[in-house]
This record gives sequence, structure tokens and C-alpha cells, in this order.
Amino acid sequence: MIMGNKASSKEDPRQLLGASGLRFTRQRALIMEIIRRGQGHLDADEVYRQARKKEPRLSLSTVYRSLHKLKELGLVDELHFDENHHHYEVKPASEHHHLMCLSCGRVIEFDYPLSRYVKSKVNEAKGFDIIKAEVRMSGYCPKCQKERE
Amino acid sequence: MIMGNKASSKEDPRQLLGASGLRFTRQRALIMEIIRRGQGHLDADEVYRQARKKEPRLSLSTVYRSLHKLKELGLVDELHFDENHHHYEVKPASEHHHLMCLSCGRVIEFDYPLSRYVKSKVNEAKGFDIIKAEVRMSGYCPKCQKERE
DNA sequence: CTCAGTGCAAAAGCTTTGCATAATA
DNA sequence: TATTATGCAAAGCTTTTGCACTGAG
Repeated sequence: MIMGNKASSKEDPRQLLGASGLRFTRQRALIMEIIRRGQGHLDADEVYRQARKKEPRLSLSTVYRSLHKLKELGLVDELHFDENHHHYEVKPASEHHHLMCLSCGRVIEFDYPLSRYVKSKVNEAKGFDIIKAEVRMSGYCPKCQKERE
Repeated sequence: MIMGNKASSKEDPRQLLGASGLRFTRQRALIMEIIRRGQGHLDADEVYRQARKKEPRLSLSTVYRSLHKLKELGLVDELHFDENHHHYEVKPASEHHHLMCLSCGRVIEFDYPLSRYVKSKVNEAKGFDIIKAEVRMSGYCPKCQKERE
């Protein structure tokens, strides 16, 4: 059953974990799958709650430990929103960012090589080797703007 | 002594607070002054520790409550770095962002109307009314790049 | 005088850690 | 079998809250 999904080899948790020298456990496979499905907007507790549906004995500390390992290996990104906890997503191939509507909460993700842009346009950033860029923008989406009038 | 600094009226905590309908207390004046001096890179506990030098009976809860009020009023911004707590700065007049060196820790601030840029360049953001943009980039500054070779 | 603001202590989140047990490689 | 990972429970940190008191307006 664990192997019974349709994931391609590239997305197969077992291979991702194995290639990184980590052991493949039910828990980790499950956690990674949930993060991938979560589209990048789950926090540790949400991952935990979803995972427990399939793996009721899973502990929250395992979630945190897995998250750390996966982050360390660069498979998962940790995002910092306006809150006191983190959100997680599988690392996107290209640089991508978030724009959240303050009214309906919808999150728009957009790809854009902002760091390259900043490096070329911003004097203070000249010569910097930017290896990480986290952008969080918020405002009102077109739909909610209308409703607010 | 409280009024004895050289701050212009524009920077006078009393006026900023009063204009916002908040009461002027020693504690708040002190907290705002510390945040302003902190150049935007202090967390609540650092504000607390610095403030207690002048106001030993100040409580941490007062720091948090003040921070919330000031944030609510738009006088202070809350920044989200890679950690489990927040950093604060007095709200900058123009849109500005941060670029941190992962080696020496130096933080470069740069002004740039990124939200305007994103709105014009990014399809998904079209029509969005962006009212807040928080950018955190990190990498290696020119100096540290050399040292790493 | 009134009510917003404060200090203190206790509680509430989120995250980390120690240790014995279980499971992968 | 040798480690690594897990579960549980306890602790740690940051932040929030209740309540009686203080002080600004």
C-alpha cells in the first residue's frame, strides 16, 4: 500500500530520502506526501493532524524532527508568515514567492527571479551572492477589493 | 530628562503617541526610542533587556503590549526572520527590505518599491492592492565570499 | 475621577530534548 | 546487528492573559 501510489520516481519519497542518506520510514514518507499536497501552506500542527489520520500513533516530535531533517537537506522550505509558527513546502525548483489576500486569505504563488533582479537593480546588493530569497506580500485581491466598496 | 533629547518634533515619541490617541507613558517612550535606535533588528527580549537598564521595573508583558499597539497603529513593523520570534523596527517611510550575510551577519537594508515592480511584472499579482511587502534575502557579502575561498 | 496602561504571576502556544523502545539498512 | 528514528513525557522559549494597582488625561 505504501508503494501503491502513482508517483513518478522523481517524486517518490523513498528515492528522495534514500538519495539523501536518510532512512525511509512510513512516517517520513507520509509527512513528505502531506507537505507536497499541502501546496506549501501547512504548519507543523496541520501536518501532524493530517498525518495522524493514517498513522494514529505518530508523534508531534517526529513531525518536527522530520521537518528539520528535510529542511536541512534542502527538500523542504520553511516559510515565515505573520504568525508565531512556521509553514512548510517542498522546495520549489525555481524561485517563487507568496502574495496573500488579507480579506479572503487566498494565497497566490508566483515565480519570479527576484533575487537576480535585486542584484542588478539595487546598489547595496551589488556583489552579494544571494542564495535565499523569501518574499511575503499581502494586500487585497481584485475580488475582495470590489466587495470592500 | 525624558524630554531632554534632541529629537525633532517629528521624532518625538510624545507627539507620535499623542497623535495616535495613545497615552504617553515613560515605558512606551522608552520602548519606541529603543526600537528606533535598534535599527530594526531587535526582538522583544532585547528591547526588554535594554529598557530595563533605564526602567528596572518594566515588565516583559508591557513590552509585548506596547509592540502590539504600535504595530496596530502602523508606527512599528514586525519582521519575520528565520527564527521562532519576531524583530521590530519603526516603520520606514519608503518600502525597504533586508539582505543578510549568512557568514558575518551583517544586515543591509535597501529601499526599493518592490511591490510596485511585482504588480507590474507578475501576472498573478495583477489587480492586487499590495499593502505590505516583506522581503528577506540572504547570502554572502562580497567580503565574506573572498574569505570563503 | 476614570479608564487606559502597568507589573506580576500564571497560562498558553509552538518547538525541542531525554530516554527507552522499535524498525531500517 | 548496529544505528537511526520513533513515541512519550517533560522541559524550554516566546508570547498572551487575568487581576489588582497605578498614573495619564
